[in-house]
Amino acid sequence: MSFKKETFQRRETAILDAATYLFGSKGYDLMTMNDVANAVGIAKPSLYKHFKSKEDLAAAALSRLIDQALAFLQTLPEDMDAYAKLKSLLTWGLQIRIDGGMPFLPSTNAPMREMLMRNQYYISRILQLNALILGFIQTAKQQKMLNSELPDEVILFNYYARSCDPTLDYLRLYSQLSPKEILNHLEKISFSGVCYVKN
Amino acid sequence: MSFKKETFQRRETAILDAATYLFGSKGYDLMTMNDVANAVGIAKPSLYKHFKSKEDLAAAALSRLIDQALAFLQTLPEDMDAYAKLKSLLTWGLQIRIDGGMPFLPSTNAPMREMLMRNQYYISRILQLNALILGFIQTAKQQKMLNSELPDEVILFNYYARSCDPTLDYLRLYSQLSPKEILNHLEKISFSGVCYVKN
DNA sequence: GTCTATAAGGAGATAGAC
DNA sequence: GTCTATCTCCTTATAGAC
Repeated sequence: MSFKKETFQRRETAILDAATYLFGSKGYDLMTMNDVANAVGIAKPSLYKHFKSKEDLAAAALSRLIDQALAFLQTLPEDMDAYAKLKSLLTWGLQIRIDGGMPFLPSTNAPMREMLMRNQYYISRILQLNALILGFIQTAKQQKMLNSELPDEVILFNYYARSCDPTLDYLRLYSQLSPKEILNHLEKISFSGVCYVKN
Repeated sequence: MSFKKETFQRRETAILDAATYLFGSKGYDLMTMNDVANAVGIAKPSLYKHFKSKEDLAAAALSRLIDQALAFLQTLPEDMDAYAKLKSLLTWGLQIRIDGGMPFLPSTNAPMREMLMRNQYYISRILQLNALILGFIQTAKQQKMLNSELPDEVILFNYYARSCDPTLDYLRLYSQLSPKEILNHLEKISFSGVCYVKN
């Protein structure tokens, strides 16, 4: 009984892992349910015992990622300042992508976005994350670590966009830089830009 | 004779316009040849008299965009400094997207990228643009307008990524900011980041 | 060159045996 | 719950009349 349940859970995790990887590499449209089934090593109809549709599966994979981000924030020390927390979370997200994972918001195109906005669980998670990040942004502004002339929303959406920046993919493909170097450069320009800085 | 030829050309332009718009809004995978044909008001088989495949059509639309970027650079005054040229081109690209156009490199996913890399004309155009931008970057570094500690490639790919930054879409959808304000904020953070700047 | 009609293949989703 | 086999729909691409 309990063993069967656990097997079911482990399979669901495997499905989400596969979907996350395929989602990250091929994108939602090109990721087929056959791909997922083959990657896990099960038949396609079995997928539908876990997720009632492809949309559901994608939303579940993204929701899990956000849950992991929220869990990561929990592990940061209480006394860490807001700006450092923002930097840490970005590093965490970029590291996941370097390791072949999925970007935070692959929803560049409208249909994908609409699909996600129909999923209540996903919305509740993303709103929770938004609230936390907005809090950090406001605190960091007060501490003169972020530019107060920029609206909160601009910094928020820019922050999400940095975590799924295609610059990372291009550098990995077409430059000789090591993953570590890429990570360092991206962190740096995400906050400070590319302009010359006086010493 | 010449009239017929002109009609053909005008139709081809209309096809590229429609493809560009659909490509920008729905993305390559979800844009169907039916969509394009309906948008232009012609039958689907007629499309194939102009472009032998969907891949060809997409590559042609992107190539045209790059040609327009190259043409834009030609219009800039000779004595404009490199940094200002970089800023101008970015503004140009962002303005196109604000007007509902297509991002520069929608090729976040691997299959799309591979498709483009098989198209010789596209490659020749993008290489030409790359060379120009890299030249500007090197000059701007020498003039202490860009951070010399960053490799050229990092600045180059980051530059392309900024022109297709999803932050623009999110701000347009979920903020109250006007297009003009969005444009200004994006230009600013693209070069200078979000950090606090001393006066 | 443009259309109507259709081919060929692959997608998401499901019926029913085990 | 899992599989094999299948349904239905929609895609890209083309054949052939005009």
